[in-house]
Amino acid sequence: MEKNKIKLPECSLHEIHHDTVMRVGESLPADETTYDLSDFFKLLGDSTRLRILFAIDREPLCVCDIAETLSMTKSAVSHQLKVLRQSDLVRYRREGKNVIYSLADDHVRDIIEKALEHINE
Amino acid sequence: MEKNKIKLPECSLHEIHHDTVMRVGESLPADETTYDLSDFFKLLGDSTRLRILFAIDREPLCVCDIAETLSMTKSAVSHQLKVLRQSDLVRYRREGKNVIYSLADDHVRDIIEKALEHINE
DNA sequence: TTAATAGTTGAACGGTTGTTCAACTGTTTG
DNA sequence: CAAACAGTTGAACAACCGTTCAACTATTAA
Repeated sequence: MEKNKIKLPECSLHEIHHDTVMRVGESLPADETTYDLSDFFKLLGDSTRLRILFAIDREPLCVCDIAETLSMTKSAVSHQLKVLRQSDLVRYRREGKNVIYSLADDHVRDIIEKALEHINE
Repeated sequence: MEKNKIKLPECSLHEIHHDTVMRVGESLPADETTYDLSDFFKLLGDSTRLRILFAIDREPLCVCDIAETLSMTKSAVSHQLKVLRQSDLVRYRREGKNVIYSLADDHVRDIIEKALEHINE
């Protein structure tokens, strides 16, 4: 059973480790940077969004064609496109009844390329 | 109200679009590749895991020091380290009572670097 | 062996998130 | 105008996921 005791920060009595903690702590990126970074990776961390990005990377596509290419409903695709729009990962323009989506950025292509190299060892 | 009717795949009657869908569909990466890729990005899509990676990128650290650096419990850190271990993103070795974690891969550093460039416009 | 420290683990809880459903807006055509 | 097609949206639901908690293992020192 757990004893009733005040919980001190662990390792707090180890002077050597404490220096390490200080040194490493100061060299970490700002919290906001880390959050922005993880938010960005979260966008790519969904297979549906990745497949959308792959598809419109080949050529600009309307929502309808993306949906059919991926065997998904327009609604599901549209929800994801909204997320990608709000993060400026895709561009869009209206053409008559259609809304055409395309990749907004070359960086994203590069990052995906690098990641593909990684998972292929 | 919704009408009762058979739902056909949308855009199915548009021959021009159908060609597009065929062409793009064939050029997409294999499903398994996409899943592996999204799984990889999922790993980076969490600020805790990113901060762990940043920390042990500076220098190899024991779990205790990581926990204190990030102001988290050892348990929470250990759970995330397990995920990173299972994905071969970190290495570890035991040193007496401590288990020292370090970055396993240079690719990851590169990808994070690229992503940082991206979010900084 | 016992106590203390370091680390791991499984279950559970709560928040997040992707898809579905139904309804809506916007555009073109008859 | 109305009908048809393209796309968007909010609510709801289920599945997923990160942290906490309590207990456990492992190593070292007394």
